Amino acid sequence: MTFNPSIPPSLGALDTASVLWSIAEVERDTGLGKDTLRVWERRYGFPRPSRDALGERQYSHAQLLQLRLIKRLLDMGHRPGKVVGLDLVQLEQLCEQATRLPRPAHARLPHTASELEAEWLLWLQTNQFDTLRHALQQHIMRFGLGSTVDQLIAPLCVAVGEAWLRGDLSIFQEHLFTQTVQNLMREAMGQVDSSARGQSKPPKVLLTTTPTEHHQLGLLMAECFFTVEGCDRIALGPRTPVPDIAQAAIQLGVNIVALSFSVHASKRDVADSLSQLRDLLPASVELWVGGAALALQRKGLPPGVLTMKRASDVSLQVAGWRLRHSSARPAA
Amino acid sequence: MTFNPSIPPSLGALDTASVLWSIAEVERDTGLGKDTLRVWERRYGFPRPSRDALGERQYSHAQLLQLRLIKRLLDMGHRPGKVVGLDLVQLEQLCEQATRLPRPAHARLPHTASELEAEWLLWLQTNQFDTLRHALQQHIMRFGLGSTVDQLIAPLCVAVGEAWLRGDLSIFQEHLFTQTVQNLMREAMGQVDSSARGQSKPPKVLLTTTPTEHHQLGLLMAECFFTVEGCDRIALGPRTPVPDIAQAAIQLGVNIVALSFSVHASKRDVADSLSQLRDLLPASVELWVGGAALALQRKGLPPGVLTMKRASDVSLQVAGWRLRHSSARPAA
DNA sequence: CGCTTTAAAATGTCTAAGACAAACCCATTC
DNA sequence: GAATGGGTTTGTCTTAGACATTTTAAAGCG
Repeated sequence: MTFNPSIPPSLGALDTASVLWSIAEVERDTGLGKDTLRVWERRYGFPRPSRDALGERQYSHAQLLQLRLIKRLLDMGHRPGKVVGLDLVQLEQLCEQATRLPRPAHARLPHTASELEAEWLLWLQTNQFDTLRHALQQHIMRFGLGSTVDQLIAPLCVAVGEAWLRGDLSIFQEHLFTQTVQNLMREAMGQVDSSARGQSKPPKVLLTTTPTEHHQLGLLMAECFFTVEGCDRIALGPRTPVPDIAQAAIQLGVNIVALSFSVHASKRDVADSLSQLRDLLPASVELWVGGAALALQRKGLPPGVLTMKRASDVSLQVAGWRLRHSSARPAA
Repeated sequence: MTFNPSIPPSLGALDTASVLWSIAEVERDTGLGKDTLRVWERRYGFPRPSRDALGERQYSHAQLLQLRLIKRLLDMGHRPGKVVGLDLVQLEQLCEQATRLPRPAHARLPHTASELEAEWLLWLQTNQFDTLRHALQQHIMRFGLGSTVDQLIAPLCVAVGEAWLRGDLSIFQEHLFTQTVQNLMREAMGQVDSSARGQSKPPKVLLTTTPTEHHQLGLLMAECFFTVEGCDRIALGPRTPVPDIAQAAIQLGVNIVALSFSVHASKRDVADSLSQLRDLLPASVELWVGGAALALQRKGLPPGVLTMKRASDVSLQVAGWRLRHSSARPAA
């Protein structure tokens, strides 16, 4: 009788580790298309899943985790050929390396809070979401909604993404963080009095994302700034088909259509959606876009689209819009 | 010189009607998989899109609209073989017929409001969402949140779906309706005081959906009832992978996991997710599911899963849970 | 040295028909 | 009426190849 010392005695670990995943499930979990997974197997030899009795692919849990890692690296700008063939150890090195790199300025916590980042993350790791919520509320009370979104929430989102990449946060903790922050922002926006603020008529803004874009956190952050600037805002929620965005803009008579693209958006998709939408929209309606996907997008954007490098740009642009539209039509 | 009288002179109609759609775009818009679209073409002869220079499918706008209609009919229980081959006229007849059929009791507006349904829909058609919002708020003030969700919001959702099917509402109006209702429910829940209510300790509930299920309206309706019943609730938002749901439930120490499945969920998916989740969860954690998908699901549900036929069942079940858990452990 | 042009490699998505399990319908039986 | 069985329907997975598009690398030139 022999025993295998590589198998730990903890039975609890069997729970998820022994599960096998179909190609459809892997697609859902990672966001990598079925075709892509098959072609990677053919070209790079990874992932090479086992087959069931019918010859259908069965991905192991380890392969799934590795694919998640790869997807994340791809979103950070790496090329498939350089990372798909790599070992798990090498991948983790790459991740660590990426995490160590100094973040761009807009993703850094202000010095008043940056040393506290570890503490904030610890709250998430120990599931103290009420504490997080309360701390964020306090920050809003002290420094205002706009400042909180720009200097605290946005950098925190990046930090959470990195923590997840390192394995310091589980998926449900990321979900719960997102929900907490979303609810907080919605609540805060509800408390901003929208009645007559400022001198000139505020722009009417339509906010949404394209059908491929599920993430609405960036959209909500943008909405916060529009709210602070006293705009009339109409939030369609995520995933509106492009022609319907145009139809809504026309029927509702908005001045600005604001879209958000997260890192997961493919460049082609961004370009296609924007040019199609620009065609369908009247010239008088401005098209503003923002989000992490735009940082990677060097060129290829159609003309007549205003891009925001960071969420707080919204404030500046709204001020610009007001200027243009009060001088263009002085005292109607 | 001849002219074609079948082409209306309005140039504006060209905007969206002349656009051609790739198979990927049709998949996104309709929710019908690429494989399914191709196999329908092979088997039923519809849709038979034109091809571009490369031989790739180009779906016309008319075909897209027809596919949307078919998807809707499928969600209502029709079988593909019976509807995919049909003419557009026949499809519209089927829709009309379905709309005319008396709704099941739980989807009917109470007599106090049913004659007003046309008026409510008119608000949506004329984009008077503030009016809708205000009316709903009034109803909550008068009759309470639970009653409003059960007797007003839920039936309204059905009515909106039907109106969309008839072409009386556009997609963006459905989006905007959804957003309005969601915000309203979130706001109302925020105003319910969660502090010490009732005698026995309330259950701790985890709410989410599986990764295929995008719709969170049903989930929010359920959350409303849990809120009214004074439960501790943790909303993960939509689309949590099944193993992560289990992990969350264990780490957060919840008593109940509540899932919601909309009509769009495939029966296989529902059954798979539930049995997998039931396996991963400790026996002490109850698994409650609800949503339109369950109405169609006659059998095939794994044991140890509690299904709710309608949202208001939550109240009853919570009462039952409290009974079970106060008598089982009398005065801890 | 820097900038544009050009060739080569990399990459995702589409195509085709066939196969098969699971779900479903309907008729038969208890 | 409820359960069983057989035939049909239906979605998804399989294969390998083709090609547009993008990215990288090299070459040319001011």
